[in-house]
Amino acid sequence: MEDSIISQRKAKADALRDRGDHPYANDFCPTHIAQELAARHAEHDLERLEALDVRVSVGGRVMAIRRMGKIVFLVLTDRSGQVQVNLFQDAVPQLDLERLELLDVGDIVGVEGRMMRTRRGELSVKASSFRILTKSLRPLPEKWHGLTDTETRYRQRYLDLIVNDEVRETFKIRSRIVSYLRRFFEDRDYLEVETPMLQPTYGGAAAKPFTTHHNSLDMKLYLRIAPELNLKRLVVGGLHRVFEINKNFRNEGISTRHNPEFTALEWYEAFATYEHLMAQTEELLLGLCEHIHGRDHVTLGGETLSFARPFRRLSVYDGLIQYAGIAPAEVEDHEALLAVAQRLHIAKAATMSLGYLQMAIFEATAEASLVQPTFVTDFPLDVSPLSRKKESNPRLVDRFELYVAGREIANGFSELNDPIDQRDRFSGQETQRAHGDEEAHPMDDDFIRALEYGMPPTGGEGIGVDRLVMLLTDSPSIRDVLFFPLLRPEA
RNA sequence: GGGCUGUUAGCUCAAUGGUAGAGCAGCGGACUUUUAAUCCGUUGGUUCUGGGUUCGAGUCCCAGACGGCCCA
Repeated sequence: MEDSIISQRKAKADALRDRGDHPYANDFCPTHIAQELAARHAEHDLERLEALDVRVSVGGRVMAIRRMGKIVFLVLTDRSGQVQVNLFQDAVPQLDLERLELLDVGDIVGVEGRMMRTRRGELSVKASSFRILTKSLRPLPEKWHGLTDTETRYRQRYLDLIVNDEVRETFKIRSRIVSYLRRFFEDRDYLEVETPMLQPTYGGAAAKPFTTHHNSLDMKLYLRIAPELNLKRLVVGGLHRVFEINKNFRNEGISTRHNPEFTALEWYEAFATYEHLMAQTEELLLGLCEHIHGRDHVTLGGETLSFARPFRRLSVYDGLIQYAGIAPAEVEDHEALLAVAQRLHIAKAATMSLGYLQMAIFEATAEASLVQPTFVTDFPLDVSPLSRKKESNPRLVDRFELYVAGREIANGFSELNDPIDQRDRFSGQETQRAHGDEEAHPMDDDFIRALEYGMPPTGGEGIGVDRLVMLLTDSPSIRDVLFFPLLRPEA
């Protein structure tokens, strides 16, 4: 049997039709939004508003109905906020009043009237006419406790957005963040580009890809795990400053920090080094934090994070010494590190090369302590197949990752532009793959061909936009900053 | 993948192994300045699914589905 509330509301929609009202009308045009009215009349008292005789029309969703006999108060929300609507029996045509009988919380309505203030001071629209523009058939969650069930909130995000103000606010901030990022690079003469999601081969990161199939070409395709190689092709092509803000797809588990599709910002600047990138990253994040919050710090889970420059710097080796308690003399000692890794119960430690061991130990011991923004620098060569070797130590590369609140936020390096070296690195990755590393980087002959034409010295960096939004909105889970996080199908 | 934990009315939540309930929403009524309006009356259930134990299961046991947190 159909839910009785839904059938009651369908009957109300039919009753509207019987009256000649369209229950899904599309011929109403609001002149104002709630925020404008609140701002424009903030200083106007009851008498002043009466003297001004301001005529307005507003449209939005009814969030509360308070029937008081011959007065009905509505709380109406539009895209900007809330405004109260007062329907006085002697000020509204009888036909419009009859529509009130068919009104439910959740309906979209259109109201024309004049601005007024109640005795208690509530700025309101005193209705002169009233229409139901869209009949809502399903009841909204309770007005006081709202919708808290996380599963329903993610599966029915529209409902979450209707009733939870702070969710709406988080996504508005997300939009402002992305807009800021775009403006930051545009202001610095970068070109925004889009490169393929569907690729015959994938690369630019260490991750397992999604695969799909193109029917008419009968061809296996991968969803990209990163745009890196294509963006560097563009740098070869003479687009010396490019950035892209777009989705990446990685075929991995789901957690509070991982969603299989996520948004990344990547940018490449010719004639820049990783040192330049670190300074630029500080500038970007400080500016962003100030733009969003009006100060140089944020609160995350009760902890204060400061984006004041300069950020701390910590080399991987110093991190191993400080946080893993490894003796300076043993930082490159494979056997000693293997023993440490095994003590830390790091999986597959026995099959790891030196650099992988170093990073696994670093992640297990240092990462969680890197709360304030910290550039981790000087990565091992073998975990960095796309980065330029350090001239002072060819076992390391000119690369950094930025950690904030124990999470990796950004990854940048001076790009490897020596095609011979790049081919050797890819070959090494192929060997890793043969030894069972499913995340090893595949060979990309065309990318090497591009480098053979000559890529200018270049610095490139990527930032996880979702994680950045989490930081700036104090969101504990990535699902809180994605409109539609991936979930298993409903039962 | 492992551990812990949750799923009861549209929503938020109760209910020693013994008649499934409250608030809000809904429905009927009163009320011309309400603000979670108030007051009176009232409808509403596959207790996530499937087994089992028991005279009797929302509750105990087993399996499964879908979440959440932590770990890998």
